[in-house]
Amino acid sequence: MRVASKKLLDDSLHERLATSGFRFTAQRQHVYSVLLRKRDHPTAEQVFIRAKRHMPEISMATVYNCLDALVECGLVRQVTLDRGATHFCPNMKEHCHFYCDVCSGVFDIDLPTQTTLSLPQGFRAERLDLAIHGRCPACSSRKR
Amino acid sequence: MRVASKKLLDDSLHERLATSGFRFTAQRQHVYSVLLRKRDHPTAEQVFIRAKRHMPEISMATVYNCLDALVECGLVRQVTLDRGATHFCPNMKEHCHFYCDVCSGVFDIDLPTQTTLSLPQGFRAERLDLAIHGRCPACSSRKR
DNA sequence: CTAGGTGCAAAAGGTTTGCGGTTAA
DNA sequence: TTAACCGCAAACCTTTTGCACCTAG
Repeated sequence: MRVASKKLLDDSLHERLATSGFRFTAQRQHVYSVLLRKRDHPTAEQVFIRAKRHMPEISMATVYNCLDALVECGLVRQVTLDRGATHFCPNMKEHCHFYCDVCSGVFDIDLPTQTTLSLPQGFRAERLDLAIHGRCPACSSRKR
Repeated sequence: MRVASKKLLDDSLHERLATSGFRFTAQRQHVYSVLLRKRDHPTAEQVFIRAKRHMPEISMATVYNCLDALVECGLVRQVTLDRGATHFCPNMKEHCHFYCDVCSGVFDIDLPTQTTLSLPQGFRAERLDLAIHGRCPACSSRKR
């Protein structure tokens, strides 16, 4: 990544955080960059491990704090698929997640749905989470 | 509930369990009846508390075992909406869940979606989970 | 008869909290 | 300057596991 584009990203991150009343910190910048680098729906612990490579002193509590701030200001989606750990996804395009019941892999799926859902009176929807459970290509081809 | 209809329910539960290779036990019967009695998406702990009223010696491990068996044999849906505890829902009609970000309430919503989603090659979908996050009627009318 | 289920208690896994020191705005 | 944030460690909550006993099939 070139310096100029990195600076732009940081400026935009700074602004997003500020808009939601958060401070711009090195930890939040780094956690966000970790998410952008490898978009594989890591758990908080996986983010922690990756973040520590370039920021060895970062703590788990801070990772949660950063992830929560990023979710709050609309840069990251929180994805809860089963009883296990929460996953985090920096892809904010409208899409859904495929969860493989066999290998627990998570995949982004572009959804073709026209989501014109009509909610009963009084409900105010803020976002949709469509999760598809099943078997991913690799696990489909393996014997069951 | 009349005895005849209860017997029918038990027979059907017995058959469903057997089909998936599970035994019919008093605990599974009771846990299922607890879920059917009050369809409010209880967590495992809430099921545990309710189940203990008529079966004081039941354990948490057994509640999880029973819930898992019921999920496995297609009588109960597992609903993971946030970082908190998993919810359980005995409504197997196609529907989605509304999760109130304010009060954490869970509501069944009849979904009008025609879900003709086209998955990429190789993915085999087994079920869909559509969760809508937002504010429920009560929390919408309260001030933010 | 015996594989599978139960209750108990302890362990594991994931997330949150309290606190003293640090820093962005 | 100071409210927000950080790192650390302990606490907390949810779920799983190991084991001795029991029971449905």
